Amino acid sequence: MTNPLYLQIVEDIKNKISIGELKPGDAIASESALCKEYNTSRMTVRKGLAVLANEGYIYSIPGKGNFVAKPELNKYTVYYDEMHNSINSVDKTKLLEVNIIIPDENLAADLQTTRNKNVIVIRRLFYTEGCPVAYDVKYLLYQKGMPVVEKEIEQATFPEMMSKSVSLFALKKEIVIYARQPDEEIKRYLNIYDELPLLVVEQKLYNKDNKPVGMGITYFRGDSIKLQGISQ
Amino acid sequence: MTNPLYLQIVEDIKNKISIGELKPGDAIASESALCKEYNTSRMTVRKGLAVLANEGYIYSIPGKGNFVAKPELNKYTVYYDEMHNSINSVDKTKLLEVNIIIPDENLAADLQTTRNKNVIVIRRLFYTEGCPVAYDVKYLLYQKGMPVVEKEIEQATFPEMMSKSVSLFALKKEIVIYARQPDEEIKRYLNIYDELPLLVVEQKLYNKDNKPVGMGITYFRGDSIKLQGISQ
DNA sequence: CAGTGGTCTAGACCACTAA
DNA sequence: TAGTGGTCTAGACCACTGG
Repeated sequence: MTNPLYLQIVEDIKNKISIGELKPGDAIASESALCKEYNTSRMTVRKGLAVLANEGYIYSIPGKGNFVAKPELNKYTVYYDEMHNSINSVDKTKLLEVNIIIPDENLAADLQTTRNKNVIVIRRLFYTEGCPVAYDVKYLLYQKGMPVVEKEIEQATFPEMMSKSVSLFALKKEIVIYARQPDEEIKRYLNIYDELPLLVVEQKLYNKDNKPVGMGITYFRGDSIKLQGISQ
Repeated sequence: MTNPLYLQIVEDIKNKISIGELKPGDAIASESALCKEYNTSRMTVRKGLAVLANEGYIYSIPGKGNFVAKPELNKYTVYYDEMHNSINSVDKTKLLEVNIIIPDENLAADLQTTRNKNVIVIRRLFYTEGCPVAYDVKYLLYQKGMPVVEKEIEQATFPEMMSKSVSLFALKKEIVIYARQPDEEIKRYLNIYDELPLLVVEQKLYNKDNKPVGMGITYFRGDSIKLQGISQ
């Protein structure tokens, strides 16, 4: 089970970077030099370099050469799903409201729409083992094929709600995460009697033209959620 | 400025996926079929398919074909740096403690080390415009070349502290994010007099053999941090 | 100008899958 | 067995950077 040649090139160069023989900004041996070094064709060398570029180890400047990149020290991948996180999983939801409304000025501005377009509001409570763990509000720009049947809404995550009207491949998403003290209404919803903070996650969804198609806020009891991220 | 042929193939197939002509699980035309369709060579077709695979649109099964993937609806990219976030930036730090200690049992277990190995503790306060915004504690497994000069420590982010002893390319990182009520000590550090929650970020760093080399916790005033994430 | 990376060709052999 | 994707070759032409 010997590695293909292009992966040996990848490992060799990764190793040179790891031990510091190649440092960020340094030029890598040219493609023709690597062809000679590994006694192989240029396409094989380039396949290896493509892997390194995809993994963020190198970048190329046409006419100049390939160079070692600076590692992205601050980049993390987070999997966020309002129903599931590393310490908790929602097993029941309660639909508080489904309505079609005329957006107020702030909402219309956030959704980059006008006040004569309809917006669907969905408010839900999430439960784990009978206890409320999160309060969830979503606003969807009304489009044909939107879910209006309660059964479809109750268990759906935000992207799933959009699946009838927007291709999920084209969907762009943003989240904002912060901590906040609950107001009285949310304290009632989440059975908070003492001072328990909320973890708040705002979500915004955009179609492939970068037009907003929905936004949502989920207020988690602080003791019911931990978000995890990993590098690379 | 006409696109190279392989990118036209990429756009065509992306479009077929976006409009639903190709759905997750569907097979894509075989490479030889695409060669005929675009009147090109197989390597050009494969270059296009490689781009689509890298971007998560398709996957291949040797001997069977290329297939449309399911989009990763829950995946976000977050840039986290204890000194900078979307609503705040640290402009001053205060070093509370730098020490070499013998780890207690819990810490030794977290760092997968034994109690006879030394650990560096660094405790800092972060300030913005004169106000404390975060309290930061880090534990580093002691290694040669570790920073012990205060100047080096004060302004460094966690990965930067490791740069003398570990290749930053090989560094694996994990973060855990949650909300918590501050205890009395942290309230004093962060000038919290009323009920302001904390956003807590735990960081763990591993070397390329997945051995822990450091861990840290940063307690942010809830009004001084928002973390942002975007899809792909 | 020589050297670099970007694109592309028309073949080849292999391992794997399915009929 | 025929078809699939995975690897690889030995060329080619292009646009770009630098001396």
